[in-house]
Amino acid sequence: MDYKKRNGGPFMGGASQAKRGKTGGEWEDSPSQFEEELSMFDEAEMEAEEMEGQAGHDVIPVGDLFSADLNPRWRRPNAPTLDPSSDKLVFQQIDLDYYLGSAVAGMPGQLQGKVPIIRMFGVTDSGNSVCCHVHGFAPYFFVPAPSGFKADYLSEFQKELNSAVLKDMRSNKDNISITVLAVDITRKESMYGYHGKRILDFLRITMAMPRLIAPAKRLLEQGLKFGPFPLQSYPSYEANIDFEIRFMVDSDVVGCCWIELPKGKYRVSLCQYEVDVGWTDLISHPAEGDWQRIAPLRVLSFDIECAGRKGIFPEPDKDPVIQIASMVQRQGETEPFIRTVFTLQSCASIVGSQILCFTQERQLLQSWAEFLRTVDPDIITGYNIQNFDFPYLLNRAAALKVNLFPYLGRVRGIKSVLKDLNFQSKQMGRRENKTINMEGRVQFDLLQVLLRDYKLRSYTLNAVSFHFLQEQKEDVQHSIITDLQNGNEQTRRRLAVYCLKDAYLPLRLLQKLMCVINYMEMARVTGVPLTYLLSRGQQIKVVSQLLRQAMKQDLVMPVVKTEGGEDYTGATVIEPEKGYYSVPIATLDFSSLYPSIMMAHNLCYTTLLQKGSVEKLGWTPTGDLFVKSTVRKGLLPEILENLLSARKRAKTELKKETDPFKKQVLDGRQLALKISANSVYGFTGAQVGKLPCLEISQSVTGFGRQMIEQTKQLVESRYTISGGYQADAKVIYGDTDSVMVKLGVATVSEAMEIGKEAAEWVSSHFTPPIKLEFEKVYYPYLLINKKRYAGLYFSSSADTHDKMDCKGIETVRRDNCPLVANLINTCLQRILIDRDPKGAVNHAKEVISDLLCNRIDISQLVITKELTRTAQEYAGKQAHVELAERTRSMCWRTTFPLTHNTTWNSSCPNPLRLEATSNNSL
DNA sequence: CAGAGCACCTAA
DNA sequence: TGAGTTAGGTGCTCTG
Repeated sequence: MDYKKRNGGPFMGGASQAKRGKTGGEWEDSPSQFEEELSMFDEAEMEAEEMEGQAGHDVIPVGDLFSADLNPRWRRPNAPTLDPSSDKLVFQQIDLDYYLGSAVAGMPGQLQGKVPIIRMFGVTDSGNSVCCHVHGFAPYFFVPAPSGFKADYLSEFQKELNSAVLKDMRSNKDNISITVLAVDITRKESMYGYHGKRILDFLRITMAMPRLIAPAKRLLEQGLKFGPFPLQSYPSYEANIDFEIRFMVDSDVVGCCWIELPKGKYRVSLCQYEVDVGWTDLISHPAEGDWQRIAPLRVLSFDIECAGRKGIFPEPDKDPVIQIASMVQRQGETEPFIRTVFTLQSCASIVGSQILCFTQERQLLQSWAEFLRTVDPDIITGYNIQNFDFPYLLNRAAALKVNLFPYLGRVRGIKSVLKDLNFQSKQMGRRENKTINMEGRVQFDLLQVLLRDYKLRSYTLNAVSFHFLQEQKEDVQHSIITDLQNGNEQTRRRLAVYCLKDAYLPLRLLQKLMCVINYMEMARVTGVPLTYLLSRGQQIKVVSQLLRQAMKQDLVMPVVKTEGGEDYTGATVIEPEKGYYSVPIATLDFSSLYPSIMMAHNLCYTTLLQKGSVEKLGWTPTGDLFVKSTVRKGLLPEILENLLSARKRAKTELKKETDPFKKQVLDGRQLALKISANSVYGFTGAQVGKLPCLEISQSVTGFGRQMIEQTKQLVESRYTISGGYQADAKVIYGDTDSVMVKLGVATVSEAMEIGKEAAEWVSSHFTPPIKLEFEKVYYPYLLINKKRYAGLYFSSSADTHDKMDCKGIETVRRDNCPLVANLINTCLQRILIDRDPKGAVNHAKEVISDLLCNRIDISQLVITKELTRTAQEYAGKQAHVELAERTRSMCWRTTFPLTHNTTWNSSCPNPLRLEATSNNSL
């Protein structure tokens, strides 16, 4: 009856949901906090600068919108004239692609037909945009030369392959006459397997354009006959490398690095630095020292509103776009310098932002596109722009035949087209995405970033803003948007404030989470373009590093056909001694376990001895053989050493650095380095991947299993009563790279002391850089099961705990309703902090009785898919009963160990569970 | 009603 | 045509 009582709020958020009044959908209009914030921008700017002729908060009649006088901030700063014969051009490259074009006279490379041209987009220190066309770089791959091959046969080979490729083409739209540009002999060695540094002759086959690589590779695999050689199949090497990556690796360019074009080596062709350069002339600066800086990139965030029909999700062929809000900020600054709303119909002014009103939707769309091209952002952000705003705008513009709309990139004449893309991985499952090409601009959809990098309970902009910024959206229900639009200029103003905030929040989040900095650092560390980090998986990052390392030793990467096979054995989880521990439990961890194993044992493609090899130079637990680093040091260990030592450097620099901005960059870097090191192992084990090598991955886990076992033995053998210690140490649990040890001491500080000593002593039994570290003490500690435990975490001080640490329990899982998570969290606090298990039980009983007596709002229960589905199947009261029952059983189950915490073990039956599940009469 | 199989999510 | 790994707890459904 009275279950409407709302005693909740957002999970973990407590009652602070609606601090800002404005609860209902009332239309009363006191200025919101956000409006005050907006007006502050205005005041600050009025003080800082003369009125530039921009009427900050006026409603501007559409007319001379794009004149420099009216909107001086929209355009980029004027670009100083450049004299290629005496000036160099330096810019930070932020995006990179290629296109097929005609050769430019004076530039290296093929002269006739279409040639591939790399295009780098970037920004100079003074904020001028650069489009740099790099000429003369052609795609290539390798095949081993057949035995007895001599230079005399090169032209014969080239001719045969060329005609085979031509014959293979179904149509020849581009009228290609030469497909194979060149064939050369080079001395190379396959990186797969150690074969006594057997450097062989390889044919380096250069093709006219990237898309000819795949057919050439296929034809060579199928078999080619040339000269005196019999028909035979040629395995290919590096024929599956993206052209952009190929270029970057070969010219030592990494994502987001600074590029210098020396004087006399480039030519200017168009406005704001559109230049041509030969590929060997550009200088790429490693991201060190001064070259770590970031150019003043323009970041545009936007949001659109549509007038949908009642209860129907807006459809672009029917429902109009009524508002578009945009905010533009320079990377590194704290406030947006452009704040604009384009509205359909009139709209009352908003202090601190510019309102542009249109009577025709077509004109609104057209003008916004023009606005975007004028502002010329390097990065475009927003919330779900990739799958909603951009597709909607493009489809709407198509429906209204606004033909000049879909040109949103930085290259004149290239139409932005919507495409469906299916992205699938074990990690993320199947994900349907849309893509829009926008040459030279990086689309940084904040929703996509959050889905990739953060595990959250809810990904709505409101929930995310609350979680990270303790701030929320302006309060406007979706259902009233159309009514607001059909009202008057005041109601449309309210909508505009809402829309502006939705454009502003992504910008704030981007800043708070340091997305741009962190992603740039990742691009620099791994060497891939920024856009790859959002559109591609983990593998390409390792490939990029592997190729760079391999090139130094003339090693080439084979193309392997990918087929899934048997899984291999992973890590050991030590059988837990379940229970409640009211004594300190020391935790020892191997730091970077898998990377350090690969380094210590020189595990790599290049050091693997193929089965049947006679030499036995060092065994792995799985019976695979790898040569010692004294024979040949592996590429993967080299990559890992570079990553981890760079991380150490970044961390020491971080400690010294005082400038907060540089600190952020360094922190982003050390994080990127850590993640990169950890993904190398996964790459070798990815059976459907670019270069899987299960010998490496299973040896890594094999060593890991041996090590955790040995660690347990060592600790338990040394810390004994007979060895002079207070008690016999016991490893009560361990997972993959850690052991939890009950040392039998009474205080945290004793546990810390012995823990540190034990870690050091155990480390001495392993090959460097393998290292066991003392990490923390849990006191008290509740061990529920494998991968499920909780405890008070001591590491910085022996007197006070840093936090309550929960692993695998309902409190950290997203497939439980908040009620359960909150309940368990409170119970754990009672047990661990108050040391009052009875209090925990009482609390649980209270909550459950509230639940059974319908005293709890049903909406709190509906969170998991299963529960949602059930709620849909049952109606009204019945749904409540069903949900209550399910939640109740979860509560009983998870609270049970808490009630019997000191004596309970897994062999005991669970009387409460029996009671809970058998008692179905509510 | 046990248990296999599956979905989901987490630990490392 | 692109996708990091295995171990493992828990709840639900289906089946003999």
